[in-house]
Amino acid sequence: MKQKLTISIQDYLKTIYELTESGASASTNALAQKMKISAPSVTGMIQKLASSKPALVEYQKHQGVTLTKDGRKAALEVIRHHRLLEAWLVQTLGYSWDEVHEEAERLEHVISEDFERRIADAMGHPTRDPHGELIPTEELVMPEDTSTPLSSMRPNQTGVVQCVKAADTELLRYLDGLGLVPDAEIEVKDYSPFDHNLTVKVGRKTTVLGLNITSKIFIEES
Amino acid sequence: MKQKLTISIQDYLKTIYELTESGASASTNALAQKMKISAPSVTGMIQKLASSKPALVEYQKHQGVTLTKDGRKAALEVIRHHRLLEAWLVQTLGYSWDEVHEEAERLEHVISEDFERRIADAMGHPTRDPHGELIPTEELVMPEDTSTPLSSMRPNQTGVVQCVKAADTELLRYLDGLGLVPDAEIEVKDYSPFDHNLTVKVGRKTTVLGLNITSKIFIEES
DNA sequence: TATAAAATTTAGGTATACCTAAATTTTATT
DNA sequence: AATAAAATTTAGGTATACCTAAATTTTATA
Repeated sequence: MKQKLTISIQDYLKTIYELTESGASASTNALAQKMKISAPSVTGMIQKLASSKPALVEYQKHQGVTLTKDGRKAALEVIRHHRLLEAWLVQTLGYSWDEVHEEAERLEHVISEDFERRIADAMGHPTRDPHGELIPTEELVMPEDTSTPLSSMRPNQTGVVQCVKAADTELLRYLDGLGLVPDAEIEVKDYSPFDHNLTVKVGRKTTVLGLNITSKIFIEES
Repeated sequence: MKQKLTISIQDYLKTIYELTESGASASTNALAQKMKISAPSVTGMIQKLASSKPALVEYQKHQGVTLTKDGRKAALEVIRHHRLLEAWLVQTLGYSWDEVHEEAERLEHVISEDFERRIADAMGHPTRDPHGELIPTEELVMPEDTSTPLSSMRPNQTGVVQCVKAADTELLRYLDGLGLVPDAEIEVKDYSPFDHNLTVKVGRKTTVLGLNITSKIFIEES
């Protein structure tokens, strides 16, 4: 049957998009964990999404899911809403980057296309949200990302923070305190191969960062 | 059991509030009609709302419902959200008064108290929405309404439009064209007792309005 | 390569919020 | 006051989206 894009379905598609960005298919368990839902619930939903017409996901038993073209468009629509909303909450209502996620998470499912257009116009069609994440275009195309994770950089390499992929309030506040925000210039000073710690100079300050953090920060190398 | 205020429940409470403003209790049928839901569905829900702890409505079989103190607070919260959102969509995103209703109808259920506070602050705590409807205070008190329906006015009486109680896009556009918007000065010129038509002067223009319209326009008499 | 562990699916069940058809109660009319 | 009409409720059913327990399949390891 033709699928109505319920809030729940929108959340699945968005999460599948995020889990499959790397190229691999999204496993039932990974989805269950990320969405805080039981694995059987996920199986049920992906079966439904796979057999809807048009199908929103590609699914083979025990092999995980990927998005179909239709599913990807729907996912990008939700992601565009989310990121535009985050930008707009920061720009017009004084939210800080660690406060916007939850609010956008609820609003993304209920705003109209008209609303989307109006806030995009009002902001001059931004390309990135407050965390530096790329905003899918109006035509639902995700711009190409040329950044590399900080975790893969080594001493003497330099660059500019492009994006911080995190939703956790505490972490974002911590990074904000360090000046590790989009547009910050950084230089890798040292690398510890056993624990993967990086010593990074941000502005005048120098900090040691673990993999848990460096894997979430993306850099435009220079 | 303690009630989670689902979107559906919020809609019931809001509608019951509106239907009981006049003092009378809200009938099952009136609720069903206004909410575009079957009467049995309404019966089921009001039974649930009446037996929740704390009860949100007062209900006696076949006698209709009224809100309890708790129910009224919850209703006013939703109404405050709705009206603040309408004001804010008009003020910051250039919506016109006939476009805001639907959007606010969906957003009202998902914004946080923080969001509510931020938009109220940003607008300087408005007391009325774009239709002139009173906005419940932060403490969830509905300000007193001193206006009278245009339908009850008679020739030679004058006043200022305070509020237009309508959601219908077509009607609102029509009234906008006539200049029948909040703050417009009006004077009743003629009254036709059989069809209840009123001849009303708005600014320079004079129009004949039927009861269907005059009962929805509220005037501060002068 | 057998087998244990992990991942996934199936089976069966819950709560929410709707529905239609039928029964009941209230109200209005003769 | 009887009865017809209208309003309301009860009974029984649907779809969505979740759940736990058990069965199955895949994968990893000895």
